[in-house]
Amino acid sequence: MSEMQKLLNLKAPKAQIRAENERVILDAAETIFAQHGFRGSTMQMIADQADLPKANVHYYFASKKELYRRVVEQIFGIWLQAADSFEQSDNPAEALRKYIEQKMEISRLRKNGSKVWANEVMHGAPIIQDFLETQLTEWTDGRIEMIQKWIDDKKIRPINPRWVLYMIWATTQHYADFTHQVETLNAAEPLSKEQWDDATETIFQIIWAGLAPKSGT
Amino acid sequence: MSEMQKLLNLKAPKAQIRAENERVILDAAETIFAQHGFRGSTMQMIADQADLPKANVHYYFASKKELYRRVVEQIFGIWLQAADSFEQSDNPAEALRKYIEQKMEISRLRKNGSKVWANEVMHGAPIIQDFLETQLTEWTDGRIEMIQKWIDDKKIRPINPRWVLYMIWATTQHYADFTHQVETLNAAEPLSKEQWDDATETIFQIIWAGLAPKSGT
DNA sequence: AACACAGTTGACTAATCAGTCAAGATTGAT
DNA sequence: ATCAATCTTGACTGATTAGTCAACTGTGTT
Repeated sequence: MSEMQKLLNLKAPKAQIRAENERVILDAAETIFAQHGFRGSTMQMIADQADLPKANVHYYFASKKELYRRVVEQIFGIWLQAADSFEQSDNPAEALRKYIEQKMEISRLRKNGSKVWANEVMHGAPIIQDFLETQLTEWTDGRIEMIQKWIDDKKIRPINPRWVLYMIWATTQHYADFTHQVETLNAAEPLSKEQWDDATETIFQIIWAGLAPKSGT
Repeated sequence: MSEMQKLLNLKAPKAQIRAENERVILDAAETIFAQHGFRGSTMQMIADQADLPKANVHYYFASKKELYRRVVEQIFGIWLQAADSFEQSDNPAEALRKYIEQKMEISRLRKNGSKVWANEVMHGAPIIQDFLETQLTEWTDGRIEMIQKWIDDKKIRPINPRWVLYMIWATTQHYADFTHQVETLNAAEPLSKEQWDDATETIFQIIWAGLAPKSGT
């Protein structure tokens, strides 16, 4: 490595090649897996998408399963990141708004990831069952406790928090997983930024109106 | 055909064999396609599920694609059936309640069908794009008009009807498509009848509270 | 009994695809 | 210049699988 590169704090070119190629392949794989599912995707398709020979893909990822697992793990990381926005406020309306906005943002910008995740869960989560049982269960239980506290404090109406969480997940992910249906029903056009914002606001309005304590009491 | 059979109005045994085997194969195919997706399912798996030799499955359905198309068409029929329950009342609360109950019932009893549908749409609806463009579009536009009328009549709050419809679809289908996740978060147990009813009621309560005109006005 | 027709089935084939391999190219250090 | 390590790639292989086929069985009609 040259002194110049050391001074500029660049990674060693060798390591850079590996990092860059892994990134390119993971992106390509996410796109292909989202479009065709695990079995419907071929290493050749992923290689073409990444603009690399197939043997080169196998040089970086030993097997199709390993590559798939890496894609799914990356997505779960993003999912958990959104989860954090739930922490940031003690005010139910604010916490919910932030969480819904965050999840809609992921649906808008990471459609493919969301689809791969949905596919994986729909087929019984053969690869990421351990994540569901540990991290997802813990996170969910924690959030349910938190919402229950809001109920106890009379900040929101008494209602089973679990179904509310599922409602938020389902509604926001719908815009990623069912993009094709949503766009077909939008005259074959992608939703505009205004439509995304409007949908986000509507989701929040309905859920919050459904949770807010009745004005009279 | 015997006189007795004619009197009892039974189908000719030959035709009965065909009808029965097609039904058995379609049921088996729905289960297998739901679990593994189109590419992940093999004709051998479907044959085993139907307890028939693979060549026999090909005797009734010329190709895997044809069999898949028949499965998806059947599901869309059920989807449209649920849609009818929206017609039955002029009262928004009643109409919505019935529709939500109907869709939840489908999610509970026809999980596999719902999963196949979700898979198909998620992968760009290669087989049923024409249904989306014609029947689904018409139905959706009609329903949006109807909800808009409720808004004009001040029966519900002004809100974009499209996002409300998507919210209902997403939330109810979630319980079928993400059954595995829901059950993992329910101590690996299927939801009880009481839990289904409670979830259904919660969904209706939230959406209706979100739509009902503010009590003060 | 004899016939036509529907249904059944094991064995086969051609195509596809994940994964391997060995030969060669590139890179950076000394 | 030389060397070792990493990276690149076309060609290959074994396993899987949709779909075919020809021989066979069962059923109802005359």
